[in-house]
Amino acid sequence: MPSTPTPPSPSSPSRRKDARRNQQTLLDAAAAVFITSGVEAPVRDIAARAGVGMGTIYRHFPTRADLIIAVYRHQVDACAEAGPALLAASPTPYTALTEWIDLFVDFLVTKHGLAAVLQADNAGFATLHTYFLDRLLPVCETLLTAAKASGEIHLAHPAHPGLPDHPDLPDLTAYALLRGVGNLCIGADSTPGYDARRLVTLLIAGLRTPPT
Amino acid sequence: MPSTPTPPSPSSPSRRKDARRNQQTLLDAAAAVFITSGVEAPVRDIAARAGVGMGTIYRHFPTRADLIIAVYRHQVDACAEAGPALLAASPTPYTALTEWIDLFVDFLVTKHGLAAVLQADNAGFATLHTYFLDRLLPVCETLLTAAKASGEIHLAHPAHPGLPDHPDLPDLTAYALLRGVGNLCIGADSTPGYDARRLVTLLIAGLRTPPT
Amino acid sequence: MPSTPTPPSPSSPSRRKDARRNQQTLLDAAAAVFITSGVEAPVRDIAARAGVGMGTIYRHFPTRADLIIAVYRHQVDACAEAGPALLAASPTPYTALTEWIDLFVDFLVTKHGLAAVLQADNAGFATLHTYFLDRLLPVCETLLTAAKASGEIHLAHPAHPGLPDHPDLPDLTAYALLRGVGNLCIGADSTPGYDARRLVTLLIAGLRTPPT
Amino acid sequence: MPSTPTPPSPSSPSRRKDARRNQQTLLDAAAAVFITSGVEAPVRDIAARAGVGMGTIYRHFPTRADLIIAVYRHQVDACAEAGPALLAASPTPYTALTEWIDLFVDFLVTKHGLAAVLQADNAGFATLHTYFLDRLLPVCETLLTAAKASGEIHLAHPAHPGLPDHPDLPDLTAYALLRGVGNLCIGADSTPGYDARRLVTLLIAGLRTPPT
DNA sequence: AATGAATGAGCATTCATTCAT
DNA sequence: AATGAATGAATGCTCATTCAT
Repeated sequence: MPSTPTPPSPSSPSRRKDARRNQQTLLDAAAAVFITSGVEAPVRDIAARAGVGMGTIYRHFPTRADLIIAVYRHQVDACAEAGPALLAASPTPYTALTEWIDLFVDFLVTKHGLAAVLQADNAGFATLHTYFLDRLLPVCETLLTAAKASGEIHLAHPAHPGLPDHPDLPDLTAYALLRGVGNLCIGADSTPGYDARRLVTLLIAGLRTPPT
Repeated sequence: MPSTPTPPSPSSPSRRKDARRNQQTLLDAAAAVFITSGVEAPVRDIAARAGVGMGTIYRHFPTRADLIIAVYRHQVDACAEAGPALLAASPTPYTALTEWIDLFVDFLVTKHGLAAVLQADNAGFATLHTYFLDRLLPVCETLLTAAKASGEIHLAHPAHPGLPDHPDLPDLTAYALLRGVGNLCIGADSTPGYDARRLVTLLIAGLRTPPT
Repeated sequence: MPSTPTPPSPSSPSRRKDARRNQQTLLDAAAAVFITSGVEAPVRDIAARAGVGMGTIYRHFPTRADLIIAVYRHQVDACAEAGPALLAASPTPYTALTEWIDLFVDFLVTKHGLAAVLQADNAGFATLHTYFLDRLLPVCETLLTAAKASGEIHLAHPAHPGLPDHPDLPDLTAYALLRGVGNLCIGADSTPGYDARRLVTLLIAGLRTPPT
Repeated sequence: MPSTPTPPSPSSPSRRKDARRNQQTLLDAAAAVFITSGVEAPVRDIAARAGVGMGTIYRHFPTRADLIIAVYRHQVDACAEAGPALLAASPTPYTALTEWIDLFVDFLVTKHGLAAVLQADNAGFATLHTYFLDRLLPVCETLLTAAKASGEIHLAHPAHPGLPDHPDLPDLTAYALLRGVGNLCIGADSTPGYDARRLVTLLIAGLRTPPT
C-alpha cells in the first residue's frame, strides 16, 4: 500500500512554487514535532504545527514512514556517502568503521524515538525500515569486510565463548551489527546517565578481540 | 496514580488461602498472555484469560508495571541472587560477569516485549524500571567492580578512542551497561537474523580491550 | 471478525439489571435513529440519542450489522414464523405465499434504508445478510414449493419469453425472489408516488402466468 | 448548488474543437471508471484516468449527476427513441412494452451501480433522476397506455387482491413501474444467483393478470 | 481555462480507567 | 471483594469541494 503518489522530494522542481514551500513547511514542522513528541506523533499535531490541514500531509506523505524518510533522507544519505569517503581517508579500515558507526550513532541519537521505531515490527514502518537498510547496509558491509580483510577485527565470535562447542560460527552480519547499534541508541536522548555512544564503542571494540 | 495499595506479594501469608490462589491465577494468566501478546497486551485479555473481571486485576495490580513485576519477580530475584553465587563459583570475576549477563539476556530474550518496555520513557512503567534497577544494579556493580579489580576488564573506555581528548573519563556505570544489554535484547525474539546474545557477548568482550 | 462477545439478547437474564435496561435503551435509541437517518446512521448519533458513550454500543454490538439484527430480530422472527402458520390457515398455498410476502414487505417498507443495505455487497453487513437469509429463505422456499405443487404458480418462466430458445430454465429460486422483493422495497418509504407493495403484488402475480 | 453553468453538451458546436475533444476525453474516462468502480467513484480517479485536473471535471460537470447524465445521455436517448419505434414495429403493444423494458434493463444492468444511485434520495443526484424521468417516463406512459388500450394488460391491480376493499384503485403509474424495474436491477451485476431480467419479466407478466 | 494543492468535516474504532452494582 | 459495564479521549484515514496560481 505504500506511496502511490510521486515520492515527494522537497527540492524537485514541481510546478507550483507554493507547493514546494508548503512541502518544506511540512518537513520543518514534522522535524520539530518529531523532536518534541517523537516520530510517532499524531498526524494532527504535525498538521497543526505546520498550519495546514491533515489532508495536506497525507497528500505529500501517504504513510508516516514516507514522512519520516523525507525528513531524514538527507542525513541518511550523508551518512551512507560518508562510508566510502572515510574508508579512503582513514589510516585503517577499522578506524573508518569506527568513525562511520559514530556518524550513524550521531544521527540516531538526536532523533527522538527514531531508533525505537526502526526496530518495531510494525507493518506501517516497513518502508522506513527498508530505506534505512537499502542505504546503510551496503556501506556497513563494505567497511566490515575491509576491516576484516585488514585483520583488525574478527566476525566469527561465538555467542558463548566459554562453552565447549563454538567452532565455525558464521560471520556476524552487517544487518545484525547495524541493528545492534540501532538498539543501543534507543532512548539515548531521554535517558540521563545512559551514553549510547560509549556502549557502541565498546561493542565495536569487542570485534577486535580474537574469537575464543 | 502510583500504587497506593500494598504491593501484592503472591507469597506473603495473606489471610485467605483462596485469595492467594486467585492471585496466582492472575499471575499465571498474565504470564501466558505476555508470551502470546507481549507485556503490553490489553488488560481485558489478561482478565479474560484468568477468568476474572478487569477490576480484580486493577485491585491487585494498580499499574501494569506492578503486574509485570509480580509476574517476573521470581525470575528477577533469581537472577539477582545468581550474581554472588557466580562470583564465588567462577574461576575469575570476568567469567562470573559473563555468565551473569548471559542469565540476564536469557531472561529478557524469552519475555516478549519486556526489553522494549523496560526502556520506554513511558511514566506508567516507572515502577517496573525501578524494580529492575533496585534488584540488578547492585549485583552488576559488584561483578563489574570485581572484574575491574582483577584487571580483566577496563571501565574507562572513552566514547571516542580516536580523539585526542580522552583521558580521565569516568568509569562506565553498571546502569549504562545494564541498559545497553537490555536494549540489545529488544526485538530479539521477533527479528530473524538478529542474535542479541551474540552482540551482548561482543559488548562485554569490548570491556576487555584496554582503553585507547 | 463478527461478534466475538455473546450475541446480545435484550431479554436474556444477564447479571446486571442496569445493563439490561441499558441494552434496551440502546435498542430503542437505535430504532429511533434508524427511522430518522436510516440504518447507516453514525454510531455517535445513536450513542448520543441513547445518552451513552460510543464504547457502550461497541460492547453490545461489535458490528453495525449486529445492532441492526438486534433491533429487528423480533420482527424478522415473527415474519419467519408466520410462514408455516399462513400455510396452514390459508385456503391455498398461493394465498399463503401472497400474504407472507406481504408481511415481508410490511417489514421492509417501514425500516428506513434497511432494504437498501440488505442488497449492498458491503462486507460489514455480511452478518445481517446472513441472518435474513437464514431465517427467511427456508420459509420462502416452503411456500414457493407448496404453491408450485398446488399448481397455482409456475417457477420456470424464461427471462425472455419472446425468444425462440427458452426451454427448461431452472426454477426461480427463493433467494432470487426474496431479493427481488427486497429490491422493490428500496426507497419505498421516501419516494412519493412509489408503491412498493403494489409492484410486489404484480411480481407475485407474474408467477401465476404459465411459462411461455 | 445545482449546475449554474451551461449544461455541457459534447455534441454542441462549441467554439474550440480542442475543447470538444477534451470534453470527450472526460466522458470516455468517466465511462471507463464507472465500469470499474461504479458511478460513485472518487472524482480524483476519473480526473486521473482522463489525465486532467479535478477542477476541469467540476468546470464541465458541476455535479456528479451532470457527469453521469452526459456519459449515458446517448444511451438513454436511444432507449427513449426506441419506444415509439417498437410500438410501430411490434405485432402488439404489449410486445413493444416488453421489448422496451428489456432495453431499459439492458441499459441499467450493464452500468455498475447506476441503478442503485437512481433510487438514492441523495439530493446530489436529483438532476440525474429528473433526466431519466423526463426522457423515459413519457415513453413508458405511451407504451403502457397502448397496451392497456389493446386489452393486453391491466393497470388497476390492487396492492392487496385478497382484501375485500379493492375496487377502483388508480392505474399503476409509469413512474412506479419504471422505478420498480430500476430497483429490480440494483445489484444485478454483482449478485450471483440473482437474475434481474427474469424478475422484471415476471413483473411485467403480472400486468397481464386480470385485477382480482 | 486548467490545474491540483489544500481543506477539514466526518466516521470508525480501540482501550485504559473508573465506579455502580 | 469482585465484577464488568460505561466512558470518551485519542487517532487514523478518506474525499468532496474550493480556490490560488
